[in-house]
Amino acid sequence: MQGSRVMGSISEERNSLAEFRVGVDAVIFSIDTEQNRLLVLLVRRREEPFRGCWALPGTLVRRAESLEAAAYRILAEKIRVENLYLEQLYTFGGPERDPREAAEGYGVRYLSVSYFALVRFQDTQLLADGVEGIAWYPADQIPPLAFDHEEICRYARRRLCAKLEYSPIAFDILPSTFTLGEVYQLYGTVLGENFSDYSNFRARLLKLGILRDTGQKSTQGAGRPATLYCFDAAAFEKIRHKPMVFV
Amino acid sequence: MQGSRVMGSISEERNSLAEFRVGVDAVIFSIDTEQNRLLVLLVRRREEPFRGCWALPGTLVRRAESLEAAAYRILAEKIRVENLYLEQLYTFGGPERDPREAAEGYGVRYLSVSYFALVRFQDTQLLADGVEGIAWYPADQIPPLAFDHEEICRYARRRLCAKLEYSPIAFDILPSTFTLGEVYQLYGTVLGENFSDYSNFRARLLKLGILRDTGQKSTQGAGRPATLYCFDAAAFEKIRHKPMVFV
DNA sequence: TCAAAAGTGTTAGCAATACACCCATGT
DNA sequence: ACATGGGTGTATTGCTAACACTTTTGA
Repeated sequence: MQGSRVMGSISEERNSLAEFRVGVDAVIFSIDTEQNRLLVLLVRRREEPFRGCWALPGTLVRRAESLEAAAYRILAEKIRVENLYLEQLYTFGGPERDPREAAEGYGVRYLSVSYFALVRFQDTQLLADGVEGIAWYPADQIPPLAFDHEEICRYARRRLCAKLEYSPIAFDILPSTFTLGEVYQLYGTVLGENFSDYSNFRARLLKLGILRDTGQKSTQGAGRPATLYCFDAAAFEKIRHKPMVFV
Repeated sequence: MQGSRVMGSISEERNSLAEFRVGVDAVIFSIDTEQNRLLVLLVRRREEPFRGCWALPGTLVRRAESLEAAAYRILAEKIRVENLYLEQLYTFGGPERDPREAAEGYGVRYLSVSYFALVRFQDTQLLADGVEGIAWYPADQIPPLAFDHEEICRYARRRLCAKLEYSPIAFDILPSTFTLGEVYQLYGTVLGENFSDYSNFRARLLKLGILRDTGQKSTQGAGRPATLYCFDAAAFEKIRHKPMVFV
């Protein structure tokens, strides 16, 4: 393949190639540590196909725009947030994943490069996108979605849980200083109540040596004031190649 | 965005969208347990840009062909192999990753959905693709590559090591029955000599309970005959959700 | 009988779990 | 003083790393 033919057959080959529209879809998780809920942002589609159906927020990629930039743009159009974590998830691109393909005689393929994002519900402000539907749904009560978006959601959920266990993404969305209780709540919300004893979680986390005691205390309501920690990026760099467990 | 405009501005918007050519590139690793080498399959480009330069084997996606099918096609065109493992790696799609974009006025974007594959060198036959260049390169002696293929290679290598540690992909490429020594060699070749003591590796692996003793023995040259095991898919299904370590 | 390869056992140290318990603060 | 949340300590259990050892074969 690939250029081993004479000129005539190249255009022949080109006709058999798929033409692509490339979209980026984002699974935006928000963690509500107060109500212990993991939420996903959904929008209601305003055009065919699947008009009126819930779907993941998405967009087509513009000229000179990177895939990641498109993903950030989706976020910026829907929500206002300080800290977030974003990473590419998977590229879904089978034929027949979009009914428009059949309508257009299979000449055009719709490819979705999906991203997953993580924010904190408390730090996030939903930008009312006109009067249309946009809402946070609990991650375990997702309604039927357009296209293969339910599959994408499930995939994102699995990745989120896995990432949280061996990678410090929690500190990307926490404020610059935080208490260990806040970290614990965040993990509990995503992984489920009984993922670990608080005392053991605490010990593991501190032993990693990537949190620095700021000396400050945080007091809210009754109870002993909690120590405020901050993420020590330099210390993390030194051990980033080693396996580590936050569970 | 997304259809909230009147008709006139839709075509205006369409002009600002990128048009995409979607290719699939494959990082095909082969494990040579006899010489303890991890190899990557490279091909020499026969067309501009980067003519004559080494690159990952790749292809453009055809009509009605899934991304994965395209990846399998790349493999089938280059090698003949019994057992293999294949998974999607990452989608590289920034503008300016392909010089053709600039030449064509940034109207067209070249997007690469990359896959990584794993095969065993001993089971693999290279299909001589005409007289042109195609070769196995040791994974730590990769020559300069076209496009961003070096980055893709590095990324694939990291993923391979990670996958090997917590996922049973080794058994996808081993023959249906194998000795524990063969498994150990395979891990040693990828992860480096001193990844683990043989005795401990053995104990961990057997304790997982996903290998079944076939009762048969394998004898080759001097030395005590080795027990032949097979992968117990049913047993694995029961524990696939739990974390497991093969290191 | 010796080398080669397979397979078993033993130990010290470390990490995970499941608790019980002490500390500081608001009401 | 007591409820509330933060923080510490500890005993048990299991796992890991390192290494010594036995078994079965071919030459």
